[in-house]
Amino acid sequence: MTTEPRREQLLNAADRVVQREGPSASMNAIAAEAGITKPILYRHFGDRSGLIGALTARHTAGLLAAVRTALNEPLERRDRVEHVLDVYLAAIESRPQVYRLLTHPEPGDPTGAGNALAPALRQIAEEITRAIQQQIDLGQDGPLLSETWGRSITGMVLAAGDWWLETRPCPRARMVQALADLLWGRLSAAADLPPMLATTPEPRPEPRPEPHPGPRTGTRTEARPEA
Amino acid sequence: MTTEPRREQLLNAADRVVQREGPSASMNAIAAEAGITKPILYRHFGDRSGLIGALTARHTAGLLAAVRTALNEPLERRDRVEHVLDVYLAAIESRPQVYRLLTHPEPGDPTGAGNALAPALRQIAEEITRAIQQQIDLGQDGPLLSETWGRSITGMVLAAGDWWLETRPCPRARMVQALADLLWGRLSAAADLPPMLATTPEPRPEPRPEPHPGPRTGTRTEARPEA
DNA sequence: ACTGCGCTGTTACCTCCGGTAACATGGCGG
DNA sequence: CCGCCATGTTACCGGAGGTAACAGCGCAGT
Repeated sequence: MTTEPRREQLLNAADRVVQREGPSASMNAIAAEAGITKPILYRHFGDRSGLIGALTARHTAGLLAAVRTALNEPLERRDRVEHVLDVYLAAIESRPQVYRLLTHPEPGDPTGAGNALAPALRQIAEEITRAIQQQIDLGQDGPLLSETWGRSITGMVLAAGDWWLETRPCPRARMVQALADLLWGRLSAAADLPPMLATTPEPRPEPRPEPHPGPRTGTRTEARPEA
Repeated sequence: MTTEPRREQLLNAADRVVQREGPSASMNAIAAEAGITKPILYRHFGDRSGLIGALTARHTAGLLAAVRTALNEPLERRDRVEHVLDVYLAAIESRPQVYRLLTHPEPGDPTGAGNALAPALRQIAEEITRAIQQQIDLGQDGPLLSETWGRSITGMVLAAGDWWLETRPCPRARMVQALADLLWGRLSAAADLPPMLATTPEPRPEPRPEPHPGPRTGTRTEARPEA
């Protein structure tokens, strides 16, 4: 943990070239950016995954801390969730290349197991799991539900965030609302649409579906899973 | 289009070796499995992504059809959602290697844009989007919400499914329940837990930990690399 | 002083990958 | 017999990650 200055310089160079060329930058390119040659990189970081790991660890700390504090903000639950979503989206918006590195790592492992979530995302999932577990009463299924939901929410926000970055369909605040609405059960609360007739040109009067319904959740409390 | 038999044989060989070695199987390995050498593969499929594409297209069809019919099953909405979830989880459970190929493709593009969802998952997301759009009344925000939710739900089920396959924490039916509960707003409906004290058998009231009672913060931008 | 040591750096090489060029077959209709 | 086309081969290229083996530098220590 001693602040090795050379290492930091090399990581800075790697950071620059990753910012510029994306996460698939070659070791040669990184070495060239640092003004040196490959073997030095390998002396310091062992192999490529070591370098990438050290590189991601830096940024992961910031993102993780931001998410964690957002998860513990003393707000109404809905506002807290929105705040977490906003923090994450703001982060990936501010430096897309960096967060693409964090969220979409190289495959890496050979005949091993293919995981879905990158280490940084795994940590975020665990953070969400912990927050759910110590903030929300889910009965005896708490452990399973919180773990499942931690991963699920992470994957959901990951996919949504990537899509949002790719094709900016709306401002960030609206995206936050859309995601929070999904988590708030709006999918189950909304009315049915008459069968058949996909794109009905008939503009039926709608009493304002409440993008941000403050107090009560119109979700139904059914299906307590009791295996 | 025309049922070219050689092509099918080669794809069968590729399928075998992918089943056995995972999605990162080399072209040499596939050629060897087929009893031939590399250039023939390249004659038939152009490049590696062509082969992988043809290989995935086969399986994508089945998975996509299964999901689509599940989405249009004439059931109560909750049961329909559970059915879709169950169909997906059953699919990835039955042949994990194949569906890892579908869901976690190789990086592929260099300096281009890094997408989150593989083609097969993109199609599933679109299917979900379409189903939401023509089954549920979401008012004027319908298009944006359905598109967002399609991607979100896909990413959520992807992450949850991968985690479930990795560490089988529960039977499939329970997993379906956990995911459906999340989509049904149980996260918002559940009761609060007294602050502090995560996994303590005897919950004694205590003052808040308060790591950072931070005021509202927007985006953070710090830690820029320097030479 | 000379030695040993640790860190910096180099050149040159290895293996494996995706991908290609060039050449060698075999069947088959004119 | 001829072309023709699909099949197949060997041999190679460029670039990736990764590894020797060797060369300089600063700086203790007796």
